[in-house]
Amino acid sequence: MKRYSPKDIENKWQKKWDAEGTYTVNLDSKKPKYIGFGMFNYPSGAGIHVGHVRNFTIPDIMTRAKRQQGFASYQPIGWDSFGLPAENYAIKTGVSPQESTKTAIKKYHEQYKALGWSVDWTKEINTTDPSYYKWTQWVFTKLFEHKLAYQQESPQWWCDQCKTVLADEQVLSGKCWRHDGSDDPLVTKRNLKQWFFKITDYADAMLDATDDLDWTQSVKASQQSWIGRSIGAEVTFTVDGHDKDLTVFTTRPDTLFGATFIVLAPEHPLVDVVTTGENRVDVTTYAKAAITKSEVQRQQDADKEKTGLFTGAFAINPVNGKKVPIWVADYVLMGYGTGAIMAVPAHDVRDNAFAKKFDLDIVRVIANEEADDACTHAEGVLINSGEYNDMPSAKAREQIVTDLQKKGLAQEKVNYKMRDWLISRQRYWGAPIPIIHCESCGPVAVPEKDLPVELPHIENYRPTGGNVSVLAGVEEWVNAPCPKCSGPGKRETDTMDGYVCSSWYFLRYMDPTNNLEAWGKDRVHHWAPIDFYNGGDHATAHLLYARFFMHFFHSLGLVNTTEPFKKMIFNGKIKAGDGSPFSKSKGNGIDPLAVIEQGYGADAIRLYEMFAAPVELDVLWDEQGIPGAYRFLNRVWTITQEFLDAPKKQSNDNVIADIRMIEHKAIEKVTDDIDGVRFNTAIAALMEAVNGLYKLKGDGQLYNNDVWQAAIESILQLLAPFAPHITEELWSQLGHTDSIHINHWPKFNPDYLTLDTVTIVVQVNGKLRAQLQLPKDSDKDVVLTAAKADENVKEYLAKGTLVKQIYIPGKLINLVVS
RNA sequence: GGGCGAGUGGUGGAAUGGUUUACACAACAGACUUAAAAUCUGUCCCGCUAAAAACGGUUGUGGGUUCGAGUCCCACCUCGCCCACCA
Repeated sequence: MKRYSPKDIENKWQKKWDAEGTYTVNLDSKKPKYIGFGMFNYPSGAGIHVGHVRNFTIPDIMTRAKRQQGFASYQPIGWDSFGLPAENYAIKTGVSPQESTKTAIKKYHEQYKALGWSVDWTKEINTTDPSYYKWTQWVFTKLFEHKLAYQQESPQWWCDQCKTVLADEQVLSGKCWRHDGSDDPLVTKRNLKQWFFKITDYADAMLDATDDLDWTQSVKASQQSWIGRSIGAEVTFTVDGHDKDLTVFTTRPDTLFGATFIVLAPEHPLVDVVTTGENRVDVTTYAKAAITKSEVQRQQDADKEKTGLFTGAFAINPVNGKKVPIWVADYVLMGYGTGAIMAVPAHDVRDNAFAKKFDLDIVRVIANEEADDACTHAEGVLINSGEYNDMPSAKAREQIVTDLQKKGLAQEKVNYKMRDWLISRQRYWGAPIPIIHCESCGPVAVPEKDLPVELPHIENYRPTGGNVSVLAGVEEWVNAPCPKCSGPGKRETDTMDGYVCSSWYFLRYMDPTNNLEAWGKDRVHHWAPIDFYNGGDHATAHLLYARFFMHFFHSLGLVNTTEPFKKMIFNGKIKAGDGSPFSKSKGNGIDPLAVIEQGYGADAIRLYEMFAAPVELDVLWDEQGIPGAYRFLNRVWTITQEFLDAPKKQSNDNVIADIRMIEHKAIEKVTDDIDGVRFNTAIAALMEAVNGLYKLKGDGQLYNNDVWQAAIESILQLLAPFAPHITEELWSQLGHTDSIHINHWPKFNPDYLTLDTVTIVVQVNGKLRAQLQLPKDSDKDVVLTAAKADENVKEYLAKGTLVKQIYIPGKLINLVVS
């Protein structure tokens, strides 16, 4: 009897699949399509660790199951290979990013193939390939053409270690997302002219669509909180003694009568205008200090004491004509709303803290039971609000705005936390922004026929540290004629944020070798949206950007769906045994190749990681887990070998029924569980089935006949998405010459699950007192009589009078005694 | 502070409102073996019991709905994640 030895079979089948194109999909296939994959991977020098194995095995199982079920199933592969690690490596070693990226990808090829992922290698893409970024640049020019790419000079986050600006989303708690350690400095602000994508144009559309997405709930919640829609109103106050209006944004216009002061952000243009003589020096100093502190630092210590100063000026509250003082404070942000607020200390915690510190009036306008100087957001009935008294707050909110609107003093307004997407980066290793600045025409997009704007090869990658990328020093590249007037022009020397490349790649997967267009419409109409997508973190920015692009492409008629990812799963992480995350910097990542090398094989790693916990939960790496999975595979191997060696003989009817029951229970459960991405219980069901067959084997009932063969083959087919190598090997040993992985999925027959007798649970007052074996369609009366005849049940019935009998057919009886 | 989610054996985890603890890991015992590994079989929530059956208890805590609650409702405690001076 052959022994299970992964080393002997895994590599053999990987080569065969490659040679035969087992996982190569025909993009024009007439079969129903299915496309799924994990989030784009960045090929770092370190390669993948066992945590990544989970991220990519999950979509592998989904696409494998569909391929077996007769779909044209496509698991694409590609590399998100622009970015700082390769550039920094180049600075350190002089090896070009082009070179080191190639080397890194080679290592990834080895690892991916060793894990048996069913990716279509013939359609591999790479964002740093000019034939790819040509189309990234084309996307930019489309946005530019539709005024959704624009330049603006404004203060931007600058990471002194990356030597580039960062998008808002790449700043976490005041630090760069790549440099957020405790030793790393806070990001600073630099005033630069930068390129933005106007993602805010789609804020509403994306938010509205979020609710209906079939995505992990927490990921959807992140999308919603990032977009951050607030519905409210802008209300205009006038500055006392000036001819100036002062507009504030509020979500609670119903509390307008409680507005006892106004707060301006330090950057607010009116600060300079309204501040009175004796306050001017102090206010200007405060405002200057606050502005240099930067928004992030101001937000960072949210718990700190509020600071601020009185400007000496007053504003007139439009609802009651009352004069309220105007203050300056850094807790109000210029970047949100109007940069000015009406402070309602009775009903807003921040305003409350401020009022208490500076001894300002607190006027309650919503009735409640709290202490006088307490603060609550609660809705209620208005008080101290003139003609609006006794009105419910929700109604007053509308009424007050309507009334003020008639006088031109208010209007409904929606605000978003999301800002436009800053895409300029002052670095070398990115896709160049395809713009030529012309003195007479301004910024002009490079026409499609001249794309790609290729990155020039350079000698020294070290960033200048100034405000421009090293590309600015490559004169022969920078100087280019204006595409419009042919006059002298200069190329834009900033490159694009890597997220631009990774926010449309899924469309390129659908038409990866097209030289004429980014994608053919027909191809994308057929293959979009992505049926299954998963990632190991919330990736809120990536998902927002990808959705924005898709909405945009849809508005141009370039795609036929607005949402890129139909089903999106957030999978938990694999963590080290002590609960710390696996990380490249700590060097505690376990290389899956090492585990394979130990002799356990790729199938065991895959199976263990899928079995350990539900996909959305974190898993602590358990050294014992792999041997456990290996043990199960070994049992599958053994029973197949023993079947092949068993005497040829038909089984008796009872055994046939048992085998079919085991087989079809598994078919039903595993098919359903894979569909619902419940891999741990699917694997448990397979273990149960194999245990069941082992029991029959132990009873001397294993024979080589068609019923046994059918059961074993069904189990192999169900196991194939999880453990592709061993199942392919055993499939061939069973005499098949085709691959188990294409068009082989067992058919479920519910008839085999029906039993002649059923177990009826008998409860008395909800407690289990007996179990009865009865013919499956027994009458209610027969069941009840049998139940009451049971000795144990009788005893409990005797303790009182029977008042009620609950009967769930085929399942349970509950006799209620009182 | 806000939002989302989760608390079940020694451990990872199962469980359409209907037998709590499937499946596995670890542990223990037995078989095979000169021995070990591997493999196979069995035991494995707590209490009562010499042991078993029976019985009683048990899904973070306290209440509620129900014939019946891990599951639904309310309050509280703990943990995790995300957001956070966004008006």
